[in-house]
Amino acid sequence: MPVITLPDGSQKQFASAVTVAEVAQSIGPGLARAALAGKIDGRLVDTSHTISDDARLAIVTDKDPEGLEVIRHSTAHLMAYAVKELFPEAQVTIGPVVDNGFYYDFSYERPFTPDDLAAIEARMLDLARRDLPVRREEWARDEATAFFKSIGEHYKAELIDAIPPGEVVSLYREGDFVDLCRGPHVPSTGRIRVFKLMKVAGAYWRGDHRNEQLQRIYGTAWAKKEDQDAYLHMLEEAEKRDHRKLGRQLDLYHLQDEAPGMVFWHPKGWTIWQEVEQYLRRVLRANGYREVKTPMIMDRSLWERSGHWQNYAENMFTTASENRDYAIKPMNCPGHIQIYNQGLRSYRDLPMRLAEFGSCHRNEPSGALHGIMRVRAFVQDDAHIFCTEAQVLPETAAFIDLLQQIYADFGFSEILVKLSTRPAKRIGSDEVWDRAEAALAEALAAKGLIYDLQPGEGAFYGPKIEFSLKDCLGRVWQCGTLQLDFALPERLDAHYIAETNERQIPVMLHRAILGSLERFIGILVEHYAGAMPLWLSPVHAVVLNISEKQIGYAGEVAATLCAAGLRVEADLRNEKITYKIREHSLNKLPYQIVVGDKEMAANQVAVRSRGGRDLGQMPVEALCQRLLDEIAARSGTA
RNA sequence: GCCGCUGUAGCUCAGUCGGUAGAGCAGCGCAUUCGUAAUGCGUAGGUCGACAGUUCGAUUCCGUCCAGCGGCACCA
Repeated sequence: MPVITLPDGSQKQFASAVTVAEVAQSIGPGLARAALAGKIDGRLVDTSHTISDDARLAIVTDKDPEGLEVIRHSTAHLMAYAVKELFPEAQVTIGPVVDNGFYYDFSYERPFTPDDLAAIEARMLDLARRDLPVRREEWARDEATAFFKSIGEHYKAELIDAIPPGEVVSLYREGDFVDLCRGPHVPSTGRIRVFKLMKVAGAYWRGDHRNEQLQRIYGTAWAKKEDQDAYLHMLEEAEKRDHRKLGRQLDLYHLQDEAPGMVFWHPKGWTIWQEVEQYLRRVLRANGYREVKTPMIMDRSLWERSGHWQNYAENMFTTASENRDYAIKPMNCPGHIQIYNQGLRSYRDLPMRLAEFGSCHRNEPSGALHGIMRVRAFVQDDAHIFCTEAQVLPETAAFIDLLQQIYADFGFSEILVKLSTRPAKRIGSDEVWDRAEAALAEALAAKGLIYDLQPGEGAFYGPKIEFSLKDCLGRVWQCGTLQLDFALPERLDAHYIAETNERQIPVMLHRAILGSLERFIGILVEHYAGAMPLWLSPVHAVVLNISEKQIGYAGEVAATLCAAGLRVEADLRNEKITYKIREHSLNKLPYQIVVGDKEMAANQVAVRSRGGRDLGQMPVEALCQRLLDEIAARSGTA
């Protein structure tokens, strides 16, 4: 006689065990039709699940996030069914839900083609239309393994071995297709209506590059057609603000075959870079950092002592001269320690904060390169803080303040934070790790930051905090980082004399806020779709004459604004004003200043701001002040 | 690095079932002197990513390599 408690608190009593579907039916036929799954005490189950004891139950429909997940998961299975029908030789492996959709990995003798995708999608539509029931079956482990082996599904057999003993082995059957799956699934294939196969890609079995490469098919699936249309539209819009496309359109930078993963910065892109760098330089100086510069190339022996030569040989660029081997620096820390090591340091010198716009080279795998976001030559806004263990907490707290201020100045508010703690393979005593992790966690808590804990993901030399920003494509880019390092100072003989007159090894904090300037500028370009806030705009304003008569006046206006420190150009070409406005609008220029006979006569300028807003006429001085104020405020909207 | 796809004018792209290529925009010239998102006419521009192979002949077919794109793996 189960008593079912519904989310609104109401209770229903049943004479005997009931299924989720029956409960839904008892509430109303509409809900029964809409039910995709049930949630019992927080656990998702099929609508066919039988409830025999008292329970809290929520009927899951496509209006619930869990409902959408069930749809996506079931769509992945439907795709596997279609693939097995069309390509019986293909073996199925796994098919999970991901953001906006799902994928399924197959082992097949050849890659799937776009034509194959179309055929698979058509078959899926057909199977969905037949509204085949999806049924859960629970099997004995040995029988399930034997079954999958008998039908040639060796990956599935392997997956069953990985299921912990004691856990149920469940199979789902729809039509002629049977798949190993935890579930739950929609009650029948007819519930799957809105989906689209997106792309094929290679992926390694179990995510390990030493394993066989499988064929992964990605798809998207939604509860409503409008949702899918909106998603596809969002992808199109996102493509328009791709930094690679905008970099070319706005003449900011380029890459070419001869220098893979290394950026050619054009005058306009380099102006953005300089604004970012100079801004950061001022802020760092105001926060107790001192800027340094270290050699790009250093002898092999130093990299051997730091451990990089042994551990990162494949990813380091090297060079040789007169029987000596050198590495082009992949990071700045060893260099900073050399500066720290000049002279005997006292505890009174700590914390010592050394900052560098450090140019680094890493020979990243060719497949990893991505526009200016992932490159082989990059500049880090790097700094190392040498301090005592007791200073870790206040330094971390100060760093978080600084980072938040800087991200806010660039117009970012959504920051994702992760704290990675001790890995299995590590150096340093547990007591030291305890204190280090506690200091980082305490600093994060003190700043009221919500963070994901990543146990075991820290570096072997210390725990770390990672700060990430989300870009327009929903990709998360890690920018800021703060890493404790118990190892390198000792390896490279860094010391200080403590109050007790003892020689001690300092703790080193590696920290960066933007990460790499290349990547950060790429993120900025995408975030603002190329329409940078005024302070970051390569050109603040352009002065346009309407006809030849105002060439002289337009030149004077431009010169006045330039003299005030603004980046202003004059466009005196013999073109119609509409033509010039269109062109500069496409180039996302913040301000267009039109001068015709009227303005010349009144000694004024007509101002048009980005987005086509007419700000009317004003004296040049008024415009000048307006622009300077806007730059000082660093205002801008994404 | 791995799987797949792509590489033609400055840009976006079409095309050649093997007979060395075309459009729009941009560029250049001339005309036009114009009031807030494209003035007209004319003109020039290409080792068809690189290197080999097959062929009378390769941008096209085959192979190798390079680079880019989508994923995977990697990211000190």
